[in-house]
Amino acid sequence: MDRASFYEQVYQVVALIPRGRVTSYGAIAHYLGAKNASRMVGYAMHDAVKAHPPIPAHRVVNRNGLLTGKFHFASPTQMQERLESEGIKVNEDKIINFKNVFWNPMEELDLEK
DNA sequence: ATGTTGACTTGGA
DNA sequence: GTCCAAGCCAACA
Repeated sequence: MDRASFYEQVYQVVALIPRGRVTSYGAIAHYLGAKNASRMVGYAMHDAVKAHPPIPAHRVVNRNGLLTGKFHFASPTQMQERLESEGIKVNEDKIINFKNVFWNPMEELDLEK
């Protein structure tokens, strides 16, 4: 992880998000050790589209479970459509049962770390 | 090298 | 419960 840039680290974690689950920028940032660099996580997603293994950026939302970055996708609706396609209910750009589908990298990946 | 920006978070009123 | 302000880190120009 040391050689990988912050962006790559973010990609790795996001790529590990199980299908049907979502996580928050802060959770990823915190997992990477920079809990206050949550902005960077979102900013890293900016390059997600050109990241080689297309990362499920639609599974990353803010702490409110709101699809803040949906507008950055190819189509604003694509993010919601994809989430629903995975079984995640979305209403008014926010995830329903966010707590329920929330995926905490620190708890799920802590063992491998 | 400095300054601006950003798909965020938290805390206080 | 909502709204405003400050913080913090990394990439980019």
